[in-house]
Amino acid sequence: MPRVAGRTPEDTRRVLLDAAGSCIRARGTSATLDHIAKEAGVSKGGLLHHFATKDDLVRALAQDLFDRFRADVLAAADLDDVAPGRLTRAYVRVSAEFSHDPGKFRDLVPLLSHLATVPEITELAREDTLRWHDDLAADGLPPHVTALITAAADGISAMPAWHHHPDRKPLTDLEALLIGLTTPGPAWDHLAPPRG
Amino acid sequence: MPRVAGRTPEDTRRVLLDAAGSCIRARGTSATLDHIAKEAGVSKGGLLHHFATKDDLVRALAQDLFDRFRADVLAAADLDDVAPGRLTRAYVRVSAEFSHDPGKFRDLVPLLSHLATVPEITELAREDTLRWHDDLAADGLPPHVTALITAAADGISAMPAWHHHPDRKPLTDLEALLIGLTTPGPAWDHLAPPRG
DNA sequence: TGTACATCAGTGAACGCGCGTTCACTGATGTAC
DNA sequence: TGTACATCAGTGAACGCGCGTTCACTGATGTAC
Repeated sequence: MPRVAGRTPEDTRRVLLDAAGSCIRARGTSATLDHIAKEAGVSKGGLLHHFATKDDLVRALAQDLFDRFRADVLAAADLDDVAPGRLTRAYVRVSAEFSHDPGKFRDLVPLLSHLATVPEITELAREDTLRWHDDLAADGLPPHVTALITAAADGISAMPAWHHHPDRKPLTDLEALLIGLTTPGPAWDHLAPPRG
Repeated sequence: MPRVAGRTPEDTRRVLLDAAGSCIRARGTSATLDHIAKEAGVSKGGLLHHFATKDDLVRALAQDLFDRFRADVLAAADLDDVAPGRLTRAYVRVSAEFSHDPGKFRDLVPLLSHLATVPEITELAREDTLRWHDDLAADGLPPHVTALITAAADGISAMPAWHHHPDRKPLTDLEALLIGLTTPGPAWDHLAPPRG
């Protein structure tokens, strides 16, 4: 049955990417094209029509995750918020969301970078991180403050223990602390390195 | 040739684990038992004599990584240092080492947790993180300070961009800032959440 | 508005090889006497 | 100290199946006339 009614090729592609994400999240490395195709409700041949190779699929998924994270952060940036640290605050909020929503997709990246036989994805991740580095550096906060906040945000979204943890208070407290750190105050001076 | 001269079975096991680590680091998911055995200079059958199954090997490697990280931190804890925050300082230092030494082994954990078909490794990681949580909470620092520092340390060791980055100054600055944060001072008060 | 046609999204069977696992066997090491 | 034996670290060939990839084919969709 070619081209299922009411679904454009682009829709199918989207469905396939989503299926790939949830499949890899659930089964890890052992996720196969069969699994992904089945979850998407498409034949394996159909999958391979959109992504010529498994590496292709994984690479596209990685790019999609980066794009969606960036879009999430931009969407989380409050429009009324024009003070310095606007982007940093959004970055913190979205990072914290990830630990609320276990395995949303940030934790997929290291996996993906190895799932692909080609080293291309690691390169993709590197470029994305460097871009964040530049964007956040231009957010108007002192460098040492930006470094501290973003490192902590990355730690939050990377730490697996936050997931499934019954008590979310420490996490939301930390989030509030980081958000608070983005507004000028005496803390900034006290955080400066000894001779800096 | 059974039992190569001058090498005990334990030695062989150690060699196999090291080979598995470097192999998985280099080839990611596509690391096979053949590769690992060859790198260790042992036949595939020999490998499987020590680790009955690939999952067995991966699980043992994960446990080994956790153990060595913990040992590294304990070794980094200065003996003369008896002030509160002693363990936290060591944790920060070892975490920073990881980003100096690209792919030492911390970045292997998320990969491993998926390499194994069994979910057992994720559980292993969870337990290890919870144990760190307890240990660090008992280190004598205010909870919000501990949370901030350890999140940032985790972020440092997780962030792939630190690797291969030519300029290490921001990293060592952040490390110094975190170390400085472990000693009591006005920063602690300024970091406290608004109504906390 | 109908008809003819090219396109291309999607199917499903078949292939083939890579990789984990099994197994019969070897011979050095450690121990009992 | 030497001898006999059990143990077990390690070998290497063979198996078999899971999985990525290929390929010949189908039939809706969009377009030209």
